[in-house]
Amino acid sequence: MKIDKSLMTGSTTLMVLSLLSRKEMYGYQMITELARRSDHTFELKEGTLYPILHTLEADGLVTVREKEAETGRVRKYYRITRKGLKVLEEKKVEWNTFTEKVNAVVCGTSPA
Amino acid sequence: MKIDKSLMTGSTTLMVLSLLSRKEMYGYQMITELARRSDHTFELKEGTLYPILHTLEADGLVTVREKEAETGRVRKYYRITRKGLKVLEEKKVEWNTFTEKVNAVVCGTSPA
DNA sequence: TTGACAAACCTCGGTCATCTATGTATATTA
DNA sequence: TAATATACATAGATGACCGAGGTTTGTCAA
Repeated sequence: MKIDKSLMTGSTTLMVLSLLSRKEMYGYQMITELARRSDHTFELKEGTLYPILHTLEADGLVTVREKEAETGRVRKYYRITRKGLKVLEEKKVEWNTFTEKVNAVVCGTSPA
Repeated sequence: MKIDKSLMTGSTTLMVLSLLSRKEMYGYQMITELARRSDHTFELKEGTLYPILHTLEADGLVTVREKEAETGRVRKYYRITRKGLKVLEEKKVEWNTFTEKVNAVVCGTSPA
């Protein structure tokens, strides 16, 4: 199913950091991996991801290193930092709170 | 806790329609009701809500009628239409899919 | 009675996240 | 050798939400 893009807003960084918390990855790989893990619900555009990665790096949440692939191509591998892990944990809590509260409103668990 | 506003994007209309699916309400009331039901996680601004209500009306998802309150003030009560209920159901499905897929990525339920 | 405040509505301009479109370069495959 | 996939990048457009301002009406205390 197609998801309204506006829902994505704000959760992209959470997902990117989540991916990186498992292993270092390069940009293009994150896009395909994100699509795979979400059953192609999220098909992040390059124009979205690369600026995000640059921002994360500038904020010290990830580091980059260039590494030559078996193919001979040079890729930029991103690795999450300690600070990045901390931010990730915060964002996870924020995400859980957010969804919980939306569900409270939508499902009407609170009295009328 | 404070939630990053960007997360809100896209879920606001879902929540507004959800509120209206229970009973007709006026704008100001929706703001206080939304805050109450979400434990003040969502404090929707008037500058956000009123334009949304106008759009919903233009799209035929809600209807408006003016009604005098006990206080003597005239309020604009919004009522969800059949079309609005249909859209609401669609948005609920979309919301559930969205959160499910984000969790799949974040919690890593899918193989590495 | 007047001044402050809450209720109730509204709009304009800005911000920020994401997308579209485009560009570059290299490796693979037809 | 031409097309396609890989891999990175940026500039401008879009769109949701907010901030800041404004208006009117009712209530309540000084």
